[in-house]
Amino acid sequence: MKITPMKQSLVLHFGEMGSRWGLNRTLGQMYAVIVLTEAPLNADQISEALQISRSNVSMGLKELKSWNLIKLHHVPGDRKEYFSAPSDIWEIARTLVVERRKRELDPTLSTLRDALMEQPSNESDEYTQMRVQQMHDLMEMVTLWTNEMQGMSSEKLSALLKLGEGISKLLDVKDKLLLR
Amino acid sequence: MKITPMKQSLVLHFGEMGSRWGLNRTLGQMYAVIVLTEAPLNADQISEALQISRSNVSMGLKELKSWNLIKLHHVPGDRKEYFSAPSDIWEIARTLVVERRKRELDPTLSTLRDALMEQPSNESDEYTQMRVQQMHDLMEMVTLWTNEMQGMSSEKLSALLKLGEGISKLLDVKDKLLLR
DNA sequence: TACAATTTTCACAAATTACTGAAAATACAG
DNA sequence: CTGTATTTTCAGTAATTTGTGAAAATTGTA
Repeated sequence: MKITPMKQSLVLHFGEMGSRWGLNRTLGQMYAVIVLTEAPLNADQISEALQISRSNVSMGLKELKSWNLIKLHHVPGDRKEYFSAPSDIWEIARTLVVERRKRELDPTLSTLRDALMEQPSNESDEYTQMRVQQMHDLMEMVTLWTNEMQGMSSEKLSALLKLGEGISKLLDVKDKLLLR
Repeated sequence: MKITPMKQSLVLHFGEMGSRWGLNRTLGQMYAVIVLTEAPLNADQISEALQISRSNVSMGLKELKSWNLIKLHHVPGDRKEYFSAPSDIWEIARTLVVERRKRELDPTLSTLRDALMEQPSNESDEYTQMRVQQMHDLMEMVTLWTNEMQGMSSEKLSALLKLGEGISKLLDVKDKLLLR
């Protein structure tokens, strides 16, 4: 499968960014080509488009599956598997946020909780625990938010983000206007 | 500088997480020990606490500076430089969000804009551009939000996060009640 | 300015992570 | 069940990233 120059340059960029996004170069490229292509692709097509080995594609797909980022298709009369990305970009964003939270926050939250259970043996540990508590509380709030995000429709999510600076004003008047 | 077992295990954990957070192991460990210690530390203390070379500490500090994550102190009569983290955990969070955005979103936003300027040469590129537009719009909204975050006090930020599920309700009544 | 303390840089080494081809496993049509 | 298409696994290698010590640069004091 050949790829247009426009797609090519986007794919290269997403490859470079991939590593900054907790994925890696190949994964970034793979997801880019899948997201930017309308028709579902099979592993051989991806392998050819990105000039990487078939086995590398297989491993990459496995990881994209673990991120819940791809949909699986079957074409009648064809034994190959085809992959596509959700057509709703908000769904992709939601998934990304949740999966990153799982990987970046959840394990830490658990470690922080463990540290809070311990008995501080001296003053220095008391300070440490205080900071741990602060981090814990903050991360827990973020977790609540990402959970909230999961339940929101794309429309609502979009409306929320569009608020932009409005969110600050909205917060100011919140107490006056609602929620008892 | 020796380190208590509690701090030790936290430092090790943050080291492991560091790589998932766009930093790396050493940077994660370094920042952990700085955040969890009340008194500002000098490079030698960090080097000893983490059992890493002095030069590695120097490079790590350089990077933490580029993230705006540390404050610099001077102790009278001592030529060494001392480092600490902001005492307000929300300030740390704000900084992290903004710096990650700079690294993870800004370059992509610019690439997406470039792609949107191009003339699609065929149907496939038209689809690609449509997706690029969606991604661009989403990322731009996120950027607006992170900017908004920068201007918010820690109290306000905390209130916003505490909203949790309330945010959804708040959005529902917003249209009815205010902000024309 | 000279000197010692401290920090930074950088070439190389060590460690980690990613990629490949070959072989094994799986899926499925006849 | 057999044979073939397809996918997955995995050991070895390649590429990348990270860490070190020695040397250079910088800082501040006398």
